[in-house]
Amino acid sequence: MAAVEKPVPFQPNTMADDLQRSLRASLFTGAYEPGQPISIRQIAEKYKVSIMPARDALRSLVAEGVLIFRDSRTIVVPELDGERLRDIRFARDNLESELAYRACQNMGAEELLTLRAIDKQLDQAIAENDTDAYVQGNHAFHFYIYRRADSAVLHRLVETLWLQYAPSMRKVCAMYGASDIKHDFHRAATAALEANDRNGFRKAISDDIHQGMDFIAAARIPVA
Amino acid sequence: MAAVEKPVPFQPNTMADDLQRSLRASLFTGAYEPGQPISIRQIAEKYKVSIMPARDALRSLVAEGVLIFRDSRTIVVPELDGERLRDIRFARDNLESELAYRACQNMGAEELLTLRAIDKQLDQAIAENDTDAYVQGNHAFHFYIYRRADSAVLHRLVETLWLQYAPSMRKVCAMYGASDIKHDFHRAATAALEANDRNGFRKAISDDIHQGMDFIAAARIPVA
DNA sequence: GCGTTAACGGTGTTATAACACGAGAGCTCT
DNA sequence: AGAGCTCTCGTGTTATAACACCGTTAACGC
Repeated sequence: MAAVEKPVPFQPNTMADDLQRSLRASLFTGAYEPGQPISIRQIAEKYKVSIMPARDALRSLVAEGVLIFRDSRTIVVPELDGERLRDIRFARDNLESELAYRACQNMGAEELLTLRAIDKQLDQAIAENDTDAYVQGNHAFHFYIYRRADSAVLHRLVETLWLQYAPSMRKVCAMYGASDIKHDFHRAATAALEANDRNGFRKAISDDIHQGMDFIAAARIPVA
Repeated sequence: MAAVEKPVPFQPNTMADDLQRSLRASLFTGAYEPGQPISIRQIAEKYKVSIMPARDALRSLVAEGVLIFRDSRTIVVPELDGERLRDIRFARDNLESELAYRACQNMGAEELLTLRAIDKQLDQAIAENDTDAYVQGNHAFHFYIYRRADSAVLHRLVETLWLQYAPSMRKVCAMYGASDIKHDFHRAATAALEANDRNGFRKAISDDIHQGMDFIAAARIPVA
């Protein structure tokens, strides 16, 4: 269609950026717990880099709001209170359902197959009560869609939001077991996609988000 | 009312953070132009700090998406293409109108007076065609409201969005002159506030956002 | 005149050491 | 035993120098 070459924004490839990408992946899958301190020198040692790249990576995540300073010299992964959870839920709903809606027109039969394949792995993860696989698959499902909305700004905002709640989500899943999770809304989404029902697709994604966030919110009470 | 002490999240007070706050203020008022390169050492010299704090401040802004790498060794303030502008417009509309709606219940007679005072300064800025004063006043008007929504997450997202479009906004205002700008929607907002019409208030803010964004979009064509 | 090449200057990055600060352990003195 | 002190260790920050990279410019040779 559009033969216009989209100028890919420059991606730095420094040690710090590699490390940051690695840390993001770890945070997505919940390798770090809410409240857990993360020290520059420990990260540096663990990833076999010098202090500077480690510091850069962590400071970037702090700037994004993914990590926070608890006091002047301790970086921690944030815990979510009710207020933050409510805000993230609202922002996710608004931004992600729009991404889903926009992505629709860029998704055909091939993409539908891929989504169903991811969903199949999710079924298996739930059946085997494999929290890691579930969290990872859920992430794959959503961002496979969002990536196709061609919306760099919204995509970035959404990624920041995910990184903020992912650790808590992972914790809750591990507590209650992945087997308690339904993901009927994924099926509703793929069904809507197949029927070319953009609004239905958007609605399904929105429902899925609400379910996920409420899952955390419900669990948060006994936790706190 | 609520006697609960809200634990203020820790605010670092390092040189780098001071500098970053200073840079944010400069970006808000459009002291830097879209496309303009910003070098670490130049900033360091200008603000009489060493390279490290300057680097930290700039890297934080890059992490936030407020500045970007044009290539492996040049940081620039980003230019907005149509796609990014559309995204920012959408996100602003959704997030800021919600902030406005929530802020309503925390705004009484005193806040109304303050808003009207800011608006009066805006009138004067427009009359005198003072771009600086206009941009600054507009920022003051909106964030005086948003601050009262008590929503750290959304507030942060919105600030990031403002920093991304502010340089372009400033440029367009300077091109066409602030006197071309109407801000009738501010009056509609204060009127709705006075009438205790939360939905009207939200609508007015939303209209104001659309007007502002469309102002940039319209000007962007001849610019590009 | 034109093309090639070498050197300079400027960029962000990385490494290392010194710094300031605070929490905690262990010791001393009462 | 308990209170108070000191010392140590670990934290993020800052400074400085060395590094790799690249665009520009100037000089050189054809």
